Amino acid sequence: MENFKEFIIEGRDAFVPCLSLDCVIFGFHSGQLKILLLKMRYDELWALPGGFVYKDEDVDAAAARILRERTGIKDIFLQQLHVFGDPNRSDSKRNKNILEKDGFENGQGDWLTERFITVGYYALVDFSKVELAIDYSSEICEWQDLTSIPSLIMDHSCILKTALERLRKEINYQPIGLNLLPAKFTMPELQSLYEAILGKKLDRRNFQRRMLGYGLVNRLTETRKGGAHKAPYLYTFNNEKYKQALEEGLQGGW
Amino acid sequence: MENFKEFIIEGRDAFVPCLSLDCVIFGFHSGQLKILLLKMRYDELWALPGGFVYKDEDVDAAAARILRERTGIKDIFLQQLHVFGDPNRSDSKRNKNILEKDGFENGQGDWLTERFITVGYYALVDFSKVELAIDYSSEICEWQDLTSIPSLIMDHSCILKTALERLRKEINYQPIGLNLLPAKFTMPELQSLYEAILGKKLDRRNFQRRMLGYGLVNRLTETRKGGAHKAPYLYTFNNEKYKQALEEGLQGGW
DNA sequence: TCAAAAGTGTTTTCTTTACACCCATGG
DNA sequence: CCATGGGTGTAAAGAAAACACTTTTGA
Repeated sequence: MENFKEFIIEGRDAFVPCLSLDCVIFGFHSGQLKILLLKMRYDELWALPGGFVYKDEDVDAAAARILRERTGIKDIFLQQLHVFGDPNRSDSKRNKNILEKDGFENGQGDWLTERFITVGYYALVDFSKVELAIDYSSEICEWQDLTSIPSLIMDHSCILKTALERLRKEINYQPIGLNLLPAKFTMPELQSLYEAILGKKLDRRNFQRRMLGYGLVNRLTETRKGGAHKAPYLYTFNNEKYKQALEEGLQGGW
Repeated sequence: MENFKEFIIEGRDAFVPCLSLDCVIFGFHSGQLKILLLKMRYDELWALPGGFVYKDEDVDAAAARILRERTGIKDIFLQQLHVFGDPNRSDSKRNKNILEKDGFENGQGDWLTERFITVGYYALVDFSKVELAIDYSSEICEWQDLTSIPSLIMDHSCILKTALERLRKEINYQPIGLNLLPAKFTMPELQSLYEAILGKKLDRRNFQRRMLGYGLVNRLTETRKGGAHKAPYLYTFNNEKYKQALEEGLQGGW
């Protein structure tokens, strides 16, 4: 399916009917939490990256495939968020309009105007590793600041809101950062990530004590030079302990 | 759809294709956590109560309907659990066998042998209010002890396991009990519910202090008489505070 | 040399845990 | 009258929060 026409014609038989996936992809750059959004053709609305499940494909695997196609990243932190199943969540009129504008007739794309149930996912990715790719249904694919999200199609704002709430909740019980930060990072950077997610300031000293206490990060002898002021140490995550913590959970809230 | 034949014939057009719902329904009785299971016809396997989503129906509303039909309870605590989307999770052979044994031919029930994606839900209900109803695809509907669950069809054991893990996790952040206990209950009963969910013993005194500290329960002047030994006080939940706690969350783990 | 950011430790407060005694009831 | 379960409080340990000074660096 290399182009939109193929997608429309073959999609009816290739995909599980009435089911879509939408992904809230979080990234972190220069102290800001970002979200990957697509600008839709024919109007001013944006959308979460999404797609469909092939008839023989695992649902979670489909979400991973969609993310990979879009960001180029293979090992991605990806979690189911919620099923959005309101019968009125789809915008049939809008979809019909797009199909007409693209010259589809005789109900070729009718499968797309059905009521769709979507599985929302959320993903955490290393901003610096992402290579964005646009596809046939969008004209722009870019990172948007969490603090200035444009209008989104259908119920995508709701999905985004749910994802952010989930992330803010999970940060209390799960280690966060391995997937959002580059391999080497400083403690202030990690703290700034936490502050961006939580939307509030944290105490530098208590933050560091807690992080070191978890034993999830290793301090390197290197420091991050080049900034004005004292050079902070670089850290890496301890992958084994991180994985373990993902399974067993952490404790204590922020 | 009052009988199985109608269900098979009309189901194809009435339901969202390839999508099912399955519910893990928890109840609590005489110190034991129970789960509602259905005995399937034609073999020794049991199943979680489940169903399908009408084409015009909200997914969560469908889950509530299925629970209502099965237990007679209207206001139910019901939460999405997870989407189970392995393409091999369905057991097409088994379903075909059942259709054949029931005398369906010419592919009348073929829609049922497709690959299905299921949305797992979990529900907490007041054991004493439930009035069980069997349906056309099962011969027995009954509460089973969590400690002695029989073999289940397809991936239902996995769904059950996920639900129990979720419940054990949520008990740390959410109030639990309003939906599982009768209107009036004693503190030892509430504690016994927590112990059944967590699978471990808790300290009587610390448990009570914490529960009272949350302010979610009101002590009545009544006591539960009739038991041997000292009569324990009865409590009720404070519905407003309980709802509030459900939204805002509690803190502290068990 | 100084402003701004980073490193480090201690005190206080609160939360959680552990633990023991008295009371009421039915058998 | 006594065995059993239910009610209550307190002391100790551990976790979280508050807080100040010193070090490094580039401008």
